[in-house]
Amino acid sequence: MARVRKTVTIRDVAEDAGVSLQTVSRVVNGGPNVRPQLRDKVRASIDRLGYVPSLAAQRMSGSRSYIILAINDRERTLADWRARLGTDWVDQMLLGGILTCSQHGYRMMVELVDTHSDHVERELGAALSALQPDGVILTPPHSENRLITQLLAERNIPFARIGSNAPGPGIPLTMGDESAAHLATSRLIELGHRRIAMIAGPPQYSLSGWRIDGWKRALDEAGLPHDGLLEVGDFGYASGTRAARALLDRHADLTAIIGSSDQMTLAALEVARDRGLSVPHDLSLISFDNTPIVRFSQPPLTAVDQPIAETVSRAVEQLIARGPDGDDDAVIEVPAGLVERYSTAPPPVEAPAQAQAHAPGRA
Amino acid sequence: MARVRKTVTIRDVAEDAGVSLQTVSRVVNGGPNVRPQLRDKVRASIDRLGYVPSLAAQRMSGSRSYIILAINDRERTLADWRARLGTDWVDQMLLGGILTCSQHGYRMMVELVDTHSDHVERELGAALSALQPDGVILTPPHSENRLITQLLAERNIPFARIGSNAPGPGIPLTMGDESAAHLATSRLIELGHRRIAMIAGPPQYSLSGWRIDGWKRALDEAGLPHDGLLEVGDFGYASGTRAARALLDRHADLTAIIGSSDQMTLAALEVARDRGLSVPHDLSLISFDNTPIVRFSQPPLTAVDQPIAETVSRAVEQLIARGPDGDDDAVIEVPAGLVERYSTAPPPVEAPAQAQAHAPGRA
DNA sequence: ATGAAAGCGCTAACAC
DNA sequence: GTGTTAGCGCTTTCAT
Repeated sequence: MARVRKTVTIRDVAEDAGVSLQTVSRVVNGGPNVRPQLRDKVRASIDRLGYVPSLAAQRMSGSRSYIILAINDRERTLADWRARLGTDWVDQMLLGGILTCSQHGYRMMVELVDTHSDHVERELGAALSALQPDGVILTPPHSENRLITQLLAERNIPFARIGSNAPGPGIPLTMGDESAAHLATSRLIELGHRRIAMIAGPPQYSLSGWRIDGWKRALDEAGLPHDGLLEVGDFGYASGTRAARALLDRHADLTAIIGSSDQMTLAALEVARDRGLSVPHDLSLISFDNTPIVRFSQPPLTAVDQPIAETVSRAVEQLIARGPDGDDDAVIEVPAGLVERYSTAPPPVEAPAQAQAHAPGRA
Repeated sequence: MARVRKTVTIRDVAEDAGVSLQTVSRVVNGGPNVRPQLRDKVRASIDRLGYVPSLAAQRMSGSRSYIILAINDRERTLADWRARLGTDWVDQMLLGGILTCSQHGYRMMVELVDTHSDHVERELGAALSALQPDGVILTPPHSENRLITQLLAERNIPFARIGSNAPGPGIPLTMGDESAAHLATSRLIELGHRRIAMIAGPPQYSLSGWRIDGWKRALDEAGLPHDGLLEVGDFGYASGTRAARALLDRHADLTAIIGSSDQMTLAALEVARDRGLSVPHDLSLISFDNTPIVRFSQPPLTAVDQPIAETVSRAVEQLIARGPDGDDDAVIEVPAGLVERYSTAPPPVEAPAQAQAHAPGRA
C-alpha cells in the first residue's frame, strides 16, 4: 500500500524555499514586510509544490473562514425544487454568489433553515457554529426575522438582508420593488389602461407592501382609482386563481392585472382563459419574478425581472469589504427591469365582451 | 463595546459537565467507553450550552471534514444559469445532496470546474486542498475525465462518478440510459411507429452512446431499421434544429424522433411546426431530461425523467458509508422513468400530409 | 471507563 | 524584514 501523497502544507513550502513559516504566510496573504526577492522565491515554491492553504487551518488560527453562508427558507425552497416549476432563485443566487466569492478567494455555501419552526435559533446557531462563516446572506422571509437578525448581531457576524430596508443591524439590499411596481403600472397606464388591479404577496414580506405602494403611487399620479382593485395572495398558484376570480367578478371593466409573483400571474392567465378573455387583447398581465416558465406560457408574460444574481453579488462584496464592523445604514438598491413580452397591449376600445368565443388553442 | 459572546467550545462543555475534553469528544462522536450516566450528563451540558463542534477544528485534528464536494462543469453550468431556461440540474443535485448530507451530519458544497481547460488539475487540486472534502461527486462530462479521476484516486479521496460505468476507481452511478432509451423507443413502437429516429448527444458523454444502444436494441427487437435514422447533436438547441431538419429531409416517412436532451427536442418541435407537421399527430417526440420547460411547450413533451436528486442522494450515501476504502465495482443504477405527456400518439394512418394547413396557434 | 498529552496547519503577537 | 512562540478546537494516541 503506497503511502498516500501527503498534502502540501505551509511547512513544505517553507522548507523548499528555505524560509520560515511566517514568511510564507505573509506571502500568501499579501502581507507587508517581505523583500520582493524572497517573495518571488516563495511564490515559486508555492507554484512548484502546488500549495493551497487549508481553509480549516486558516479558520482555526483565528483568521477568516473564507465562507459566506446563504440562507434560504427551507420549506419554500424544498417545495420549489420538488415541484420542478423552473423557479431559479437559488440558481441565480449561486450565479451571483459563487462568482463573486471566488473572485475574493471565498466560497459560498447554502443552508436551508425553517422560518416557521421555533428552533430557528438552534438550526441557525448550529450552522453558524459548525461553519463559522465570515458573512451571511439572508433572503426573504428570513431577512426580517428578528430571531435570526438578533442571533447574527449577537454573534457579531456580518450579514446582508435581501428584500429588507428596515433599520437595524445587517446590510439592507432591495431590488427596488416600489419603483418596479410603479414602472409596471405606469407602462400599463401609458398603454391606455384605467382599471389596473394588483394581486399582492403576503404581508409578511415587506416587498409585498412596497409593490403595493408603487402601484398605488402610479395610479394616484394618473388620477386613477385603486379601491377594490387589490387582492392579496401568498405567491402560490391557487391564491392567484382565487384573487383573479375575485377581481374579475368585482370589476367588469378591469383591463389589467399585475401579479406579485409568476405563479399568481400564471393563475390569472388561466382564469382569463377560462372566462374566454384573451390575453393581452381583453386583459393585460404583468408578472413579478420573471422565472423561466413565463417565457413559455401562452402568451409569454411581460414581467418584472428581479436581478437576483446581481443583488447577491453586491451583498457578497459588501460582506467581504466591510468585514466585522457595522456601518449599516444606506439601503443598497439594485433596480429591477421590466421585460416586455406578449401579455400586455392597449385595452380593448369597448369593455371586453363577456366570454367572447375565440380561436381555440390546443386543450 | 460589549465583549462578543464567545463561541461555545468543547472545553466549555467539559467544564460544565465536570469531565475531561476527551469524554465530551467521545460522547459527541458516539464513541465507546462512556458510562451512560456520564454520557447523559455531558449531553445535558451540550444541550444547555448549545454546543456544536467546529467543522474546521474537527477537520484539523485529522478526523473527517464532513464536506462532500459536488463538481459541475463550469462552462455549461454558468451558461445554463445565465440563459435562464429553467434547467434545474443543479437544483436537483442540491435537493438530493443537501438532504442526504444533512441526515449524516455532512454539508454539500458545489464547485464549478472547467473541463476543457488545461488547468483542470490546478483548479480541482486547489479546491481539494482548500476544502479537503471527505468525498467528491463527479457529473458528466467530468465523470470520465482521466485527469480528474486520477487526481482524486492519487489523493485517496472517495468519489462518485455519475453517468459513468467504466471500471476504475470511483463509485459508478448511472440513470439507466440504455434502459430508458429502450423504454422510450418501445413505447413508440407500441404506439405503431415504424420509423423512429434519434438525435443523440455528443460522443464525449458515455450516456450518449448508451441511449443510442437502447434505441437500437428496441428497434432490432422489433425488426425495425435504424440506418440513416441517427443524428448527433451537442445537447444544444441549434444542433437539434440541424439534426431534425436532416432527419426530416432524409425520411419522408419518419413519424417519431427521440431527442437526447430537452433543448434538442424542443428544437425538433419547432422544426416540425415550421414544416406544418402537427405534433403528435404527424410526428411524435420524446425528450430526455424532463426539465421544467418541457411541461410548458405546445404540446407538452413526453420525456424521460432523469432521477438526479435520487442519484446524487445515493452517491452521497455511498461516499459516506464506504469511507476511504475503495470497493469500486458494481455500477449503481437509478432507473429513469418515462413521463407521458402530449407529444406522443399513434402515427398517422397514411404518411403525414406534406405541410397540411392546421389550426393556427398564436405565432 | 476516563484523563493527559501531543499535534493537525495556520496566523497573530512578539521578538530580533 | 524575518524568525520564533503560542495557540485556535478538536481528535488522536497513550496512560491510568
